[in-house]
Amino acid sequence: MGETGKSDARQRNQTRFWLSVLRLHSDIFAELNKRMQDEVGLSLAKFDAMAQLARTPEGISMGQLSSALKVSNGNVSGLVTRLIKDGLVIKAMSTEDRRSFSARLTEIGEQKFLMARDAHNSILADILQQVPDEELTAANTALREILEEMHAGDALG
Amino acid sequence: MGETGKSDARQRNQTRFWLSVLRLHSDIFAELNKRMQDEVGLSLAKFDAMAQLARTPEGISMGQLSSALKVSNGNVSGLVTRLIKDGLVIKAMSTEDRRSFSARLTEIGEQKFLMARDAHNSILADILQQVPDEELTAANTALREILEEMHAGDALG
DNA sequence: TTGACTTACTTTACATATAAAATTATCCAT
DNA sequence: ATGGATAATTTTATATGTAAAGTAAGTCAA
Repeated sequence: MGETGKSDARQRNQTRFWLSVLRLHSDIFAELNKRMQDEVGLSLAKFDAMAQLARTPEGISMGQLSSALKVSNGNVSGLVTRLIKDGLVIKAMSTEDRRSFSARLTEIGEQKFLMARDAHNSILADILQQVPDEELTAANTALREILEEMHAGDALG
Repeated sequence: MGETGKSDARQRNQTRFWLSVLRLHSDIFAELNKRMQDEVGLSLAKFDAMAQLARTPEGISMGQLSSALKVSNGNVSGLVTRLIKDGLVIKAMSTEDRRSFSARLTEIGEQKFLMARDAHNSILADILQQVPDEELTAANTALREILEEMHAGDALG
C-alpha cells in the first residue's frame, strides 16, 4: 500500500538538484553566450567547435568533430558551413576516403580563437567573481563524482 | 609584468567548474528530454510551460509566462501556439486589456501534466539512481550558494 | 564483378531559442 | 479629443539542435 518505490524526500532532493543544475546552466550560458557574441562575435556553439579544431591542428573529420562536441552529424554540418562562410574554417576532402572531409581552422580562425579564449576566460571570471575558489573546487569535485555515478548506472546512453 | 589579473589556477578552476556544469546539464537534459518525448510525447520545453500553467490554474498572461520560464516573448508565443494545436492549452483575450492574453491548461492538458510529472520524476530517479542522497543534498546546497554569490555580483542581468 | 551492406556526410522537416521589427491597444499630457 | 509615448504580443529572420531520409563511396562475400 502506498509504496511508490522511492520516498518523497528522495524525489524532492532529486528534483531540487536538477532545478539547481538547470538554473546554474541557464544563468551562466545566457551571459557567456551573449557577451561572447557582443565582444568577439562568436556564439558558444561556434567557440566550442573552434576549440576542438584548435586541439587538432592537423584536421579532424566531420564525424569525429560531431562525436567530440556530442552533437548530431547534421548539426556539425551546418555549424561548419557557417564557420566556413565566416572565413574561420576550411574543409578538404580526404585523400584516402572520398566520403570524408577534414576540417581545420584558417590562419584568421586561429587568431580569432586565441582572442575568443581570452574573452571566454575573462567573462567567466566576471560571472564567478564573487565565488570563493574553495567553493568552486568543492562543487567541481562533487559534480564530477555525481557524473561518474550517473554513468556507472545503466540509465544513460 | 605578466600580471593578467587572476592566477592561472583560479582560471583553471573556473573553467573546470563550468565544464562540469555543462556536461551534467547536457547528459541529464538529453536523457530526460528523449525519454519524456518517447514516454509521454512531451518535450521538456512543453513540460516546463505546462508546469507553470498548472501552478496558475486561474490563467497567466503571455508576458508573465515568458518571465516565469525565463525565455523570450517570441519563444513563448510559438510554444503556446504548438500546445494549443496539441489540445493541451487554451488562450483567451483579457477582458480588461485587449492587448493581453491569458493561457491555461485544458482538462486534457491537466491530466496529461499529471502523468508527465510522474514520468519526469521516475526518469530522474533512473538517471540518479546510483547517486547517494547525501551527495545530492550537498551538491544542491553548494550550487545554490554559488548561484546566490553569482547574483550578488554585478556581472549578471 | 556484382549485389548487399555499411559508412560518411548532407539535406530536409521540424522544435526551440533569440533579437528586432511590426502590430495593436492603452495611457497620459495637453 | 488628439497625439506621442508605452506596453503586450506576434511576426520575421536567423542560429542551433534533433531525427530521419537521401546521396555517394567504401567493403566484402560469393
